[in-house]
Amino acid sequence: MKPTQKKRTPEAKPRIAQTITMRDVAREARVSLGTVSRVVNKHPAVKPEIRQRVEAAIVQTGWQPNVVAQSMRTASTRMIGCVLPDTSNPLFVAVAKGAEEVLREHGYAFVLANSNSDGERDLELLNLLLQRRVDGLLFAPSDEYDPRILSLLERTRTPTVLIERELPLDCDYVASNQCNGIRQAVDYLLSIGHRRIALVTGQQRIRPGRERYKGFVQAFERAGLRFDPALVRLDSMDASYAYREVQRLMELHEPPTAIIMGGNLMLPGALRACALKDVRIPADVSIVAVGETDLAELASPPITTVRWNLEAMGREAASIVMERIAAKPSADKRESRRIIVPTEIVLRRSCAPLK
Amino acid sequence: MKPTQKKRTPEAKPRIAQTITMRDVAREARVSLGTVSRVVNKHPAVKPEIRQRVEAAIVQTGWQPNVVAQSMRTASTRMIGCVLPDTSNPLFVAVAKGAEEVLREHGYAFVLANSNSDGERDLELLNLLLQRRVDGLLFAPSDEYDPRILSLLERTRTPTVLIERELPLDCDYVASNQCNGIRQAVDYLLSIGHRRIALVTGQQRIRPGRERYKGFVQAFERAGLRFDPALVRLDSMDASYAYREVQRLMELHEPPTAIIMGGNLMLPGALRACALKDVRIPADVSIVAVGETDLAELASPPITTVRWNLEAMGREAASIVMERIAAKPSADKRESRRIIVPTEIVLRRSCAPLK
DNA sequence: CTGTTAGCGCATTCAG
DNA sequence: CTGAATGCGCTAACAG
Repeated sequence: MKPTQKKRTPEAKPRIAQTITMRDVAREARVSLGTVSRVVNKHPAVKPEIRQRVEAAIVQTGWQPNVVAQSMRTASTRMIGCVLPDTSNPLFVAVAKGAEEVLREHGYAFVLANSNSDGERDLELLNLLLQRRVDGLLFAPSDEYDPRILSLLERTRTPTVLIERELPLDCDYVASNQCNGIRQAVDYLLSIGHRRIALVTGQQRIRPGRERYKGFVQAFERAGLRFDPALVRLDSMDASYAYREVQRLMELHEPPTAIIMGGNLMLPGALRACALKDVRIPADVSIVAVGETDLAELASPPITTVRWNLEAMGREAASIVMERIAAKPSADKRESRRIIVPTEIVLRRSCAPLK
Repeated sequence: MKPTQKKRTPEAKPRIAQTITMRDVAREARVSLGTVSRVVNKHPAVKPEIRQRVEAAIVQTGWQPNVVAQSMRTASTRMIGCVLPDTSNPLFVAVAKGAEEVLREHGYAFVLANSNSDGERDLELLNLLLQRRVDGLLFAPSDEYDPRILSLLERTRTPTVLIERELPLDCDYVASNQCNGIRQAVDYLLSIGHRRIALVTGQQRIRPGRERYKGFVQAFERAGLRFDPALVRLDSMDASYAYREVQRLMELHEPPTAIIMGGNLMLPGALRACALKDVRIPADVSIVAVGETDLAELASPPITTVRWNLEAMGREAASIVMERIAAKPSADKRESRRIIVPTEIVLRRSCAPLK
């Protein structure tokens, strides 16, 4: 060992960009580290004079709290992770926006991740967020029956709120009442004389698909009528699926007189299909779309839709996570919150009474 | 003091949910902490046998790295912050999606915040993200001339890439070529005989507004023609502004024969205005919209638009941040990257030759 | 090749 | 009311 050298060689590292820590503030204010901490955390037991000195020193040094270090100490990152199947779907966009809004109000950061409807990615992203020690999770799994997701969610102590999903386990969720939405749509179509009503929606492994089909079945049941199973298409909520199935439906020997598009991305596909096949709306077929959009409002003719408050869903979901985090120390066994937001039908000119 | 008690009272805290640390793994594998770290960080100098033992112990204990602690040590959070004026605007949504995609590929988390076009919030959010020690920023300031933002950006050592913005300082950015987009639109309209062309766009304090107006002016200049300043409206890019100004334009003694809507949210407003005033498109007025949407494609008639690749912008922006972070140790003085993505015009039936 | 050690920046006892 | 000391979980020297 060279006695002329200290352990470190501080002169090797240029002193540039040395981060300012509370220790610097303490030195500047001629107090101890603990006192600075107390001032920062608004602990009441600090002499006003000292408090002022510290505050001045903070301004003087330009110190900013290091949230990473705080997280390390407090085991709270004040971050909420959010995993969605499609972060460009206006539906989830609105939910995310609502959620981000309330999280920010609470001083929480919003970490957004896109699973692209890939169950593997769901798992991967969840783990990534958990490793980052997010304090809570907003999550819309791509597959409600993936056992790995289920067991992960069951084991984790991180409060989680599902978005438009419902799992076979006890977990908070916020979802829209799609069952009722479709029922409203069918009721309306029945009321204006339609009987051959088609439903195009998808993915029975996630809640919206199931609820939509359920609503469809219920509406007919309650009306004491039977629907034609050949008019029900339950494989996807993509625009391309809508495009294809609307064409196929209209090519049937006995085509439907009305079609419900059960998915907010489907209307463009449906309209394209009608345009291609020279199907007039509502003369040849009545259309109801699920999910309000500019397109629905401004298409020719304007399209009747089922709508609900998306941002409210996001805000609600975020509020629940905040609540769970706040309640963490006390009760753990409170039962899960299940929020169902109502839907309404917006009547426009895309539906005509059956002649 | 009760000598029977140790300092801590571990039996008071139930041992539930004790977090598993590398120390636990080390104990399980009968190696030291450092060795576990080496295995985790894929340091080559570890005997295969020991490596296996550690890996087994990791699985055994169910250990997950604590990214917070890693960040604390390495001063890197592997998070990128993103502040946008409107996280529900499809334009920014697509950019954010593209960005998130490449960030995830690099193992970075994406923290999204919405300023709601509020300059104060911009500042606040930037500080929040910086306190969280994000490694980089994607940012679309609401006001390019806010001196506080400028000085903050100038002082910070956090790599920042602007989205659709250009500041009076040296900073990377990714933007679309709106100037060219509008020029293409005007050129096209001129080529089919229009002379009274209106431009409705906004916010000259941000790049898109300025570039659009610039393109408009340039197109006329290059054609050796003059435009009527009364047909230029530069106050906002809102749908409601479009709604109002289209009406006002069409009420002029000499209304425009063509209108360019310079803002991707404006088309709905414009269409509503035309519907209200019984203005037929393109018989009474030709319309060009900036920004591709379902509505533009499926409106009656379909609307001619200027479009560009939004997700590519996001990917590009994220790539630049990644690059900057990687290059951090070496050069610091490399000049700023300015990426301009090209636009193209999509001709549809909303424009008719002037009779 | 492996073990030991020293902090990263902060919140929080515990003494004074 | 304030200061000193401790450790959150991890990485990166350094010593063996």
